[in-house]
Amino acid sequence: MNVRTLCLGILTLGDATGYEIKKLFEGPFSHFFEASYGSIYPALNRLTDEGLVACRALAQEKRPDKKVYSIMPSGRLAFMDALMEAPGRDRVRSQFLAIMTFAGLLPARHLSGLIDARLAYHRAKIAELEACDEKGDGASRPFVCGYGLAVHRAAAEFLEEHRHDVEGPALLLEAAAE
Amino acid sequence: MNVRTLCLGILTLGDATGYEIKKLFEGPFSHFFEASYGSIYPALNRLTDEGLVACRALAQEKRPDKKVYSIMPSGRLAFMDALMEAPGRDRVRSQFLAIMTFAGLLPARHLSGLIDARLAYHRAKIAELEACDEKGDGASRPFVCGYGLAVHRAAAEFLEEHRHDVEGPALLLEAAAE
DNA sequence: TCTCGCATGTAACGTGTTACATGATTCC
DNA sequence: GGAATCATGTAACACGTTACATGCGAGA
Repeated sequence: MNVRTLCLGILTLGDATGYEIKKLFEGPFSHFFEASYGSIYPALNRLTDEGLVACRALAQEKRPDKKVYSIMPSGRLAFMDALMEAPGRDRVRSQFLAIMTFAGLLPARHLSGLIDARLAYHRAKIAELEACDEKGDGASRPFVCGYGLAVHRAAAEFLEEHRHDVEGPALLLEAAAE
Repeated sequence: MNVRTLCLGILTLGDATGYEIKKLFEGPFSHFFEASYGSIYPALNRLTDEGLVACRALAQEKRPDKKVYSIMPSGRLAFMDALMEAPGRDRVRSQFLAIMTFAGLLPARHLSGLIDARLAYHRAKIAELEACDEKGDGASRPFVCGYGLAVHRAAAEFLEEHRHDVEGPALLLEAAAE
């Protein structure tokens, strides 16, 4: 499932422009997928070339034409094929955990700053997901948001309960060095 | 934090070969970072070229020379610089959640299979992380593993409690179609 | 006999990000 | 006056994966 396929999927939910699709990637999809304009627009063009989606241009005053994309029957079929494939494994890359692996090399103060920032991040995600959970239409939106919510809540809770496990030793080490 | 930088970090924990580094990426690091030989070996070569690590070849009988890498003082400095930079945001891409977003398009049977597989995946991760939690040396290893554990446990629990929310409607829909 | 573990590496390829380019309108 | 929103796109670049290439020893 790459950006191209997911754009196709998004169009099964209704017509959209590239700009609107980007908003989805920034909002309700952001906790499990990201994409920039630099991948979305080329993806949409390619899907159009392949005849999987149709594009109609709406002229606008003083603005570039708005291009509204709609999925074609062949696009629906192609998307179903992609959906039925076994999902590849998740791709996760966490800078935060990579850095925390080397917590022993960091000043206590810096460590605390990192954890504070991380907690703020999780809390922001939780707020975001709580909002998207409510305005869910079908059953799948609340499910996907609920999953993210569960994960971020668990992470935040863990940090609150265990931050001392790394902050403590760092402080002791610095006190001993004085 | 890319593969190159993380390899440098791993070498702060002790000398290692490319092969051994790969094992780490498959084991204790796998829940927050992945890397293949195709990125590790070139990274190690580049670090050597840049003078950040040293490489000594151990001749072996009937095998290619084993190349043991050690970090140099300049490498430690470079790694510290990287550690002190603000962490970039996590990069997550979950095929599973992408597919679940379109659960409404899938046969109930297939949906259940996906969730079963996902639960198995989380449980395997939990077992793995419980093991790495125990054999932790400093304070940071148990912390990083504990974080992963918390997240996977929450995810598994969520799936157990809420799988019916998507499976139920799918079954109803199919019953109605008959 | 066949697979797994050890051990290193390259080349082609895919995929996506970043920065740039453009430009009006509306809100603060 | 400046930032944010709407709106589209490209080109250079970075990064990493996959598949391929090689080859022995040990255990099932």
